[in-house]
Amino acid sequence: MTLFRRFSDHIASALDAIAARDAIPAGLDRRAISVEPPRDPAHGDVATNAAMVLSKPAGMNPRALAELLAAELVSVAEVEEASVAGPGFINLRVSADSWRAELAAIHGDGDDYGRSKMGEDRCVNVEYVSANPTGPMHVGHCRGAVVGDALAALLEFAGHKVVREYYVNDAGAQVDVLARSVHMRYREALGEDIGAIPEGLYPGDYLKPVAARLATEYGDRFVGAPERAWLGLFRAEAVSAMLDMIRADLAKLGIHHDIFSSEAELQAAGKPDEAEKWLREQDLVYDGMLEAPKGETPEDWEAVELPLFRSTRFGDDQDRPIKKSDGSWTYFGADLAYHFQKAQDADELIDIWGADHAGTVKRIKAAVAALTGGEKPFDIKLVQMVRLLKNGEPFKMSKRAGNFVTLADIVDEVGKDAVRFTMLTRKADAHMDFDFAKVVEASRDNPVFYVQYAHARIASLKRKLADAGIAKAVPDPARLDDNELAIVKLLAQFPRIVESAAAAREPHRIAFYLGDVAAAFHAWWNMGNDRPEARIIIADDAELTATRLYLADGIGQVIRNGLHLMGVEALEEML
RNA sequence: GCGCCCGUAGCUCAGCUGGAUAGAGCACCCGCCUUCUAAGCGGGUGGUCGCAGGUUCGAAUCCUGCCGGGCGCACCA
Repeated sequence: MTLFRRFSDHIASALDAIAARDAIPAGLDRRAISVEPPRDPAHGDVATNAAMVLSKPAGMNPRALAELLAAELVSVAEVEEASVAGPGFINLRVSADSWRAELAAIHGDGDDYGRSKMGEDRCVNVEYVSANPTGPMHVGHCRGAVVGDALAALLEFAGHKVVREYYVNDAGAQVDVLARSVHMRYREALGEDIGAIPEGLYPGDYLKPVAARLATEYGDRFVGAPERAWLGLFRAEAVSAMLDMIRADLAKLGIHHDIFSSEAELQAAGKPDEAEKWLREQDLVYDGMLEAPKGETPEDWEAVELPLFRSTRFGDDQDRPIKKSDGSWTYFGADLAYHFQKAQDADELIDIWGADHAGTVKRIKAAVAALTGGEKPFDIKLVQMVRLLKNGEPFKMSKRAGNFVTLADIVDEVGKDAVRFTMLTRKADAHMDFDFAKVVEASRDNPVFYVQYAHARIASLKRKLADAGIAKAVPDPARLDDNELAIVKLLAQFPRIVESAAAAREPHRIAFYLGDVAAAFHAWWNMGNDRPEARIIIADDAELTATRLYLADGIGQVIRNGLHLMGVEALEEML
């Protein structure tokens, strides 16, 4: 068990002991209790607000309760000192042996250091990317893809079962447009001069290979044929080809989904009908007049009667149609059934959406709440826009004629690791600038480089030691000095960081933490510049060298574990 | 007009779901290379946490109202 988790237990036991002699009521809600390092290290190693949080329900003055708790805690073997400070904080000083034991735990747990049982094997479905299968992925999809993938890994590490899911919108009008676009390319492939691609169709060259394949396979039999003769076939072939392309793009980023769910199959299986029937029974769907949109009313607006979902009951501005006037499902109508289906198999749902879809959050949350009786936790994480820059100058993107920046372009340009790490250096709901020049810069202010450089230096140490032929010695953690123990204290935060990042669904916290770890390592390393005796490798003291290497290895392990969660490779040397 | 997100040092951003004296990097100033990688490190300058109220032991964090920026407001996806 890691140190901070153990201290949570110490505090719980102390509270039990106090409750057992009726000094405080039993059964108080302890969830608000925090166990964390104080901001100022001079205050100690571990601080808790337990007394302040419990003072009101316990009917006690916070400082008096803190004194009681401190008196209990001081008898814990690994607590050297317990003091009450400020309005009722309890500051604990932890024995050096405990920190040394934590370093041993890092080595012992290895790649599992920081892994948590917090999720209790609850199954979380994370839906991310879900880009429309009408073309290659572009930069706009990139951030959501990385955030979703890192969040999935983080939740898994925190003890959840995770399903990574991609919803394929292969049923709307846009995939018919795709099929028609492919049909033009198909005629082109058969030698016809098709001229410019008409407005409203997809112009990209990426449709040529599918079209060529169809031309080879079916010859000219669909050239003059009515649309109904080929639309279904072309649509299926095109979607399948687009998905292959998207999967290849995602693979470049190291992303692999467990499930690709088809909207068309969902509809064919009658899922939206089932949902509608049930919702009508609950009087949550009714036939009603759709109000005009709130902004500028379109000129061709006319009120029509449609089946509406009562999302206003759940805080939405207006009720939302689930079917169009031609009887087909709206995106929302199918999406509602889709979420219902996901909710059958998972304990919790998370969607990662682009911020441009923020306007539809309320209705789908309303739908899930209605369909699951509010029982199923459902979180939508909105990922803000990314602005592309090159050397600080906005990078103009034109949507015309395939002239947009694709995800593959970016990965080819700066590499998977730089893309992934950089996308996680900002919290998801903040806007982000992505500067092509900066994310590959080898300098202190590029966190990707900075963290990998720390890991590479540690690897280089080990190589150096092997080359120098310094005798292997057994490390003696008692020889770690205060400064080195301070690094261990930072490493010991990792399990806490994992849990809090997972609970908040904020994978960026891992990136910032790794930046702190790397900084601590670089500072330690550089001490050898000023004081030769502070170097990690001390040629005539094999034991001290082994001890410091033991610490360095522990640092490397935590960096590796963190990078792994981010899907970023830990480099052995910089190139 | 309405909804959502953001507003923290000159710039780019953290701030661990309400905790102690608000932190990093860059920029600027001063130091450290016959070295385990100086692609780095140490020190210094720099704040009305957009504004005004409210909630309580305690607010950058929660609530309300303004101000400023972004996104969205179809039977599209």
